[in-house]
Amino acid sequence: MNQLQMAKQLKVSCESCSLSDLCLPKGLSPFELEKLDDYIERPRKLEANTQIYQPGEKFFGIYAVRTGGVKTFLTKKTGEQQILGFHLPGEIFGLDGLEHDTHRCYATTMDNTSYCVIPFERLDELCGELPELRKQIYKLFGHELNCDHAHELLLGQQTAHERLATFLLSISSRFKHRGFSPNSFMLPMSRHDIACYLGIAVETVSRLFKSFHQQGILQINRKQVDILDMDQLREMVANCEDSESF
Amino acid sequence: MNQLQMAKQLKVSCESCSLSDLCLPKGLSPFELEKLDDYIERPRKLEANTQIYQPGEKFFGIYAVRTGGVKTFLTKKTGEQQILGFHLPGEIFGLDGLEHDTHRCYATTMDNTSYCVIPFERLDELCGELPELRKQIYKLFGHELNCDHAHELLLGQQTAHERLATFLLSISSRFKHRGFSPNSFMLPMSRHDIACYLGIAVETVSRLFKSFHQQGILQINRKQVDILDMDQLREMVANCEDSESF
DNA sequence: TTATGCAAATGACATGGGTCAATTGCATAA
DNA sequence: TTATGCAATTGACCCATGTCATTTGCATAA
Repeated sequence: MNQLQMAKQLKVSCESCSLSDLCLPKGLSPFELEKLDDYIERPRKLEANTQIYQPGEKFFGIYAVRTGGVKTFLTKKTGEQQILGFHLPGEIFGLDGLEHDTHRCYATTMDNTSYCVIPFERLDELCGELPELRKQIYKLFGHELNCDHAHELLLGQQTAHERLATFLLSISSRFKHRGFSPNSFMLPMSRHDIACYLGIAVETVSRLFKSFHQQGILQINRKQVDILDMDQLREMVANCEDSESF
Repeated sequence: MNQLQMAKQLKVSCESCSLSDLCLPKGLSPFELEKLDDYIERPRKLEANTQIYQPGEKFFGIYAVRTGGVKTFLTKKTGEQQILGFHLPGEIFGLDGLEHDTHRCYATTMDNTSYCVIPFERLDELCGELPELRKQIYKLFGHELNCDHAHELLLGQQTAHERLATFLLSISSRFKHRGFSPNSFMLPMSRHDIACYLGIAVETVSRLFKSFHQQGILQINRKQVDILDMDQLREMVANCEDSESF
């Protein structure tokens, strides 16, 4: 096998990626997909708890998670984190770098993780030629924004148990969206990270899981969650946000 | 004066707008500006506490505030609001409509307000031809995202007095950015709205203003704020977010 | 000038969830 | 198999804020 063949072999292909209809390429024509494909490097692999980028680092492109999971977060000078989002396979992150061409938050793996990087300059050039790709990008931006808005509602107005219920419903529907069971799954993040995302203490997360279990809403064993009563979970979330944020 | 002349007279011009270097057109060439100008309708005027859009409404374009002020917010089924952002002259809003082509939150004036609407389809067409305009749009999106992230940090990790201090510094620097005094200004929103943005009770806002006054940090008389000790205010905000979010 | 109404301030009290300090339960290594 | 270490759980206590009720202070209209 010569080098050219090998390069072709190694090259990642969005078309062949099992996540393509979840990730950015969703809805692009084969022609557009091929053009985009040319610019995407082969996936990178990192082990758990490894930093991908941090504030001040040059913005290079949009990140797409293939396997594992990533958290993005800000920190106070005193060290406390606020997790902004969890990014599961098929989901993207990195847009915090758009405003100043440097990242504004941290991104860290939560597990052994592989991801693609879509160079933003290349993507932008393509956007000049492909109106459909532009639309796709706008939807992506809009989605990120709406997710953040839902998170603000959660952090500002919901009680601790509403927060945990909202969180579980979100994770559940994202697993479902990927074709997995919405009722039985492994949480990809620690109790600490859940607490930090929800703006409550780790101890409160523990107590709430126990309370949910006692109410017959779910089974929980470490990271394994089995939702027994999805409706009761939904009833706990009494806000008007259409659950379309995923 | 014939109709054509009148139409020209009435047409708003970004070039002549005193806010042009704060708003979307910032950094565009005269040629680009003129193309954009053609699509922007003359400003609309609304009185205080009037709804501009609500969830489910068709997304038409990006809104730019000229005078007055606008708040965007989500609500829980039980009625509680969470204010997502305050939008002052020169600032934009409306991107919550990008994901689904319909808005996802409410937008309401806080005062007598005039604003421009930039039709998104027209803007997108121009983006196909003008790489610089695309860059501008990305920065705009990135900015919105970073503002939301800072808000999430505030709601999730800051104490009540850190929240109010952060809020005052943000408003102050936005007034400064517009060429007004950063030390003496009128708050464009009610105590209720401040509380709702910060995720605390109205009473807490009152007590904090009193406490800040007693510490010699500021003078406050209804909506008139005079910051006496900006440094002390800054010291209260002990988080690592670069204050560049504005 | 006085009446009316709403925003803001103030005081008294209650509590959700934070903090601190052990304890328990895996998972990995020796 | 036992030791080690970290994540998760649990219990006891407490405090920053929320909630409720009342008062104060403007601004507008009669």
